Amino acid sequence: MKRRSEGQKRGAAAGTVHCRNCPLRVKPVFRPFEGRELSFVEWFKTVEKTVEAGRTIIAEGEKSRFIFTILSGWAFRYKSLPDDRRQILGIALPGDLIGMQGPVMDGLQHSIEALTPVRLCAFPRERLWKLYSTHPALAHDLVWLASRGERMADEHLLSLGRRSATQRIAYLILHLYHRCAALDLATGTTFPMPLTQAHVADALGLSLVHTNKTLRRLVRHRLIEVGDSSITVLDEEKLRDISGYDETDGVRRPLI
Amino acid sequence: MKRRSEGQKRGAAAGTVHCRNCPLRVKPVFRPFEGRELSFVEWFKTVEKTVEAGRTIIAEGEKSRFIFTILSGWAFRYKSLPDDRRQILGIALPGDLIGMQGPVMDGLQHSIEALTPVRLCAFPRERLWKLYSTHPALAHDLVWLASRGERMADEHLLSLGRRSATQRIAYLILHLYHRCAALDLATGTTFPMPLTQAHVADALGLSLVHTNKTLRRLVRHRLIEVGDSSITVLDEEKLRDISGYDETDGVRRPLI
DNA sequence: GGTAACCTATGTCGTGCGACATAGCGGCCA
DNA sequence: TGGCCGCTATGTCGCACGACATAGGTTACC
Repeated sequence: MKRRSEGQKRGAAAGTVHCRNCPLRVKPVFRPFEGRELSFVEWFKTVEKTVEAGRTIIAEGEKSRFIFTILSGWAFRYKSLPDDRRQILGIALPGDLIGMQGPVMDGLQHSIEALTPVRLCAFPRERLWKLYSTHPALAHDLVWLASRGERMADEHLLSLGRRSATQRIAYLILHLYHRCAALDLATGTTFPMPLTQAHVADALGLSLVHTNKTLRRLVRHRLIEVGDSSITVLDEEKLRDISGYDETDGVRRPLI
Repeated sequence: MKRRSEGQKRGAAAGTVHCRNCPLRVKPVFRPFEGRELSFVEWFKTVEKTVEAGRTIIAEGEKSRFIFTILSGWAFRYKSLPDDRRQILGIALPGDLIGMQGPVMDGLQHSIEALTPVRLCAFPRERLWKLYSTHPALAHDLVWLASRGERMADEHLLSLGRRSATQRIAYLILHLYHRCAALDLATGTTFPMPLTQAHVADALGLSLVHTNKTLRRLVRHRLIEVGDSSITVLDEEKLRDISGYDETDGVRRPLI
C-alpha cells in the first residue's frame, strides 16, 4: 500500500504516442481494431496530456472540452458531501475512458483525480458527432464502455449495501488484482497499489481506522501481504470465499 | 407504502401503441424527435409485452433477445448474494431503457423484476446495428442513457457509502418524488410508492427493521406521510437539508 | 535539524444499526 | 370460518463499526 511519494516514475516520456503504436492496444484484453477505425481514432485524438499525482483531472460540474482515455497511471472518480466526507465511485486504470458523462449530459457530476502520474489521450467532444455519423462500430463501443461503467458501479453497490467490512476489502483487492493482471501490470500475484488506506476507506464506505484494522486482520491471517505501494495475494481461494468475488470482466473490450 | 396486491389496474389495455401516439413522448421531460427518428423507432420496436407485478422481466445471466423501454409501471434491478441477501441497484420508471447490458456485454449481470404490472416496448437486439449505422443521433442517445444510468448509480453509491439511514431514506424519497413529478405521476406532493419497506431496505443497504423505525421517525416528525401505496412529501425543505439532495435530472432526455 | 504533513498502526469507548422476538392487520384460499 | 402469508410495527439486546486519542516512521520544506 502506498506509503508516500514515489509513483511509477514514467514521468518525462517522449511526445505523443501514435495510436497505431499504442502500447495498450497490443494487449490481449482489448479487441483488435480495423485499420479504418484505427485511423479515425488517430484523428479523434488531438493531444496527449500529463497530470501529476494528486491533481484533479476533471472537477465536478466542469464541462470539459475533452474526454480522455488513460494511457498510463491510476485515477479515481469521487463525489463529496458538503461536510467533506468523500465517496470514491471507482478506480480508473489504463484503457479506461473517463469524463464521458461531461459532454453527453450537462457537465460532470463527479470529480476525477490522479492517484499516480497519469498520461491521457484527449479527444475533443466536438468530434464525437463525427464518430457517431461515420463509425457505427465505435458508437457501439462507446455504449459498451458506458455499460461496463454501470456494471462496475452495480458491483460496487452490492459491496457497499450488503457486504461486511472484511468482505468489501477482500472484494476490492481481488477486483484490482484481476484488473491489473489483465493489463499485465501484476508480477506473479503482486500488483501495484497506489491507494492509501484513506482511499480504500472512502471507496468502501468505511472509516479509516476500521479499514486499517480489517486490513491488518487479512494480513495476520496471511491472505495478503502489503508492501510499499503494492499488495500480494497469498490466498486467492480464501479471499474469493470470503468476498463472494465474481469474475465478470473476462471478455475483450474496446479501446478508444 | 404498498401494503399488498392492488397495483395500478391498467392491466388489460388495448393492443400495441404506435410510437407516434406514444403517451410518454408528449411529456416535456423527453426531447422531441424528428419524424425520421420516430419512424425508425417504430420499426425498431417489434412487439409490446406485459409483465405482471412480482414477475421477473430479465434474469441474471440471461441473454435476452430484447432490450426494453418501460411504457408504464415500475420495475427494479437487483443482484443477489449466495446467502439470499439482495441489493436493489435502481428503480426503473416509464421511459427508462432496461436490459441494455445484456446484448452489449455478454448477458445481464443483474435481474430485473416488475414492481407493478409493467408494459414494455421490446426492441430486438439484432436491429441495434441498424440503429448505429443509420441513426447516429440515436446512437448518441443510447450513450446518453447509459451515462445517465451510471450517474444514478454514482449517486446511489454516495448514499450507501456515506449517508446515515435517515439521510438515505430522505434522499430516496426525494429522488423518487422528483422522478415521478417529471413524469406527471405525482398529484401535488404525493406520489405512488409501490415499494414495500423490504424493497427500501434492500435498496439502501439497511435491515428491514431499521428501515421501518427510521421511516416512522420521518412520519412522526411530519416530514412525510405514508399512505397505502403512496407517499406525500410534507416538508421538502427539511428533507433536502437532511439528505443533501441534489437535483440533477433536470434536463430533457431522449426516449427510445 | 526542526517542524509540519502524511500515512500507518493500535487501544478504548460509544453508538447506529442488525438480529431476534412478538404482535396486529388485511387478503387469500380451502 | 379458520388458517396462512405478506406487510407493518415496536421492543430488547448485541455487535460491527465509527469516533477519539496517541504514537511512530517517512518525506518535504524552511
